[in-house]
Amino acid sequence: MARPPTDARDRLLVAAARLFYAQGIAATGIDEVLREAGVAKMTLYHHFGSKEGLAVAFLEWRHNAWMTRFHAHLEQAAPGLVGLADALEPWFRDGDFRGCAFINTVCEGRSAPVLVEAARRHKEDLRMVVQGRCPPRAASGLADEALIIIEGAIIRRQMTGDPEVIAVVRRLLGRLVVPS
Amino acid sequence: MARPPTDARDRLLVAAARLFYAQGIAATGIDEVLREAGVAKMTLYHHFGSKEGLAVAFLEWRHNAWMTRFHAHLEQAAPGLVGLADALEPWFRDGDFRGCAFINTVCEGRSAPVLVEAARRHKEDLRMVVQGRCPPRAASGLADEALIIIEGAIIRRQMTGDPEVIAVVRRLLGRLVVPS
DNA sequence: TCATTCCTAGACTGGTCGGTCTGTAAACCT
DNA sequence: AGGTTTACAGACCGACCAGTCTAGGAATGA
Repeated sequence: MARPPTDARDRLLVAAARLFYAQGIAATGIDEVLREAGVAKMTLYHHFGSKEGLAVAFLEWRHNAWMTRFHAHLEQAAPGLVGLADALEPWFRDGDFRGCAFINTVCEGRSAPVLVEAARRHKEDLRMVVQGRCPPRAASGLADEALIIIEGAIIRRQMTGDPEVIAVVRRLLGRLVVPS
Repeated sequence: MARPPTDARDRLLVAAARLFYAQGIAATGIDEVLREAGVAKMTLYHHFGSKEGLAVAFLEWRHNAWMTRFHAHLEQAAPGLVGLADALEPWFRDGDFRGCAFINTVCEGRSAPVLVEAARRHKEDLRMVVQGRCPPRAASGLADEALIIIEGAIIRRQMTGDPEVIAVVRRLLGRLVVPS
């Protein structure tokens, strides 16, 4: 039989990335991932040890992919905190958008502690990015304000499906840097 | 045998309210609810028809309980949008706080459509409350801005556990009503 | 050519899931 | 007292879960 083009491990990760994001980690069975990846069960356990291991790998991959894309869009975005809205916008336009995988993992409840920690790390890294776009001598709380707005935008977009959320976020972020 | 003090249906709803909120609906098995309620399985199916029926009843109960409490705190809160932070604060202090049950239900993934609709209705009702605290001739987008801040606050509080989130929210909401 | 490595196919285990069924005991209402 | 309602306990069902095991096929490299 001809070998599939990509490595079995890669195919597993790609299938897990899609299914875990679309349906949640707990709600997705291993057999479904295996079927979509076209991979034998033993191969999964050889590479990742357990479903939890696969989930950890998924969150790591998702963190890197999301951050890379976010940084790429940030480079062409408006300067300052408003640029965050510009970088969020293409993500919000994704056809398969279902919010933030890390928020979803925490909201799922009963997620393994190692997954919750990965989610927290992701949000800390995001905080660093936001911090980096604050004016040099801005109050330390400025980044926290922007983060609240970003998380709120994600949730609103996910729950209402309203594409106009991004315009509201741009307004909010644009007003942050010029306080009274 | 002496009848338990409360009705079986009430005990079921109380147990479901605690467990579904603390662990998520999908992650909570029926047997666990039955054990905590001290109720036979057939009684659950007699009153609610299915786990989904119990979940719907839970979300309805939660909506009413949350709204009642929120309105009660709003009456003693500062006027205007800042008051929303005052009303959020006691909720954020709850020892068993695990975010918004409706957000969590949507984030869970694979939730029954009827549950997602209940979540959307809850957020629409919340929007009405926020709208009611906006200045009479405020732009229609003002409520959307406040909602983004509220949802973001809930998520930040849930994910970081930081109790200081409420102070940032109060700052953000306080600045909303006096735009440039 | 032969051994090693990676992978596949699929049966299998023990446990949990939502949901059904039987049978019985207690309380309530005439 | 007798019938009805309500809830009890617990066995049971098929489906699905994560994870294990066996056996063998296909490519690689000495």
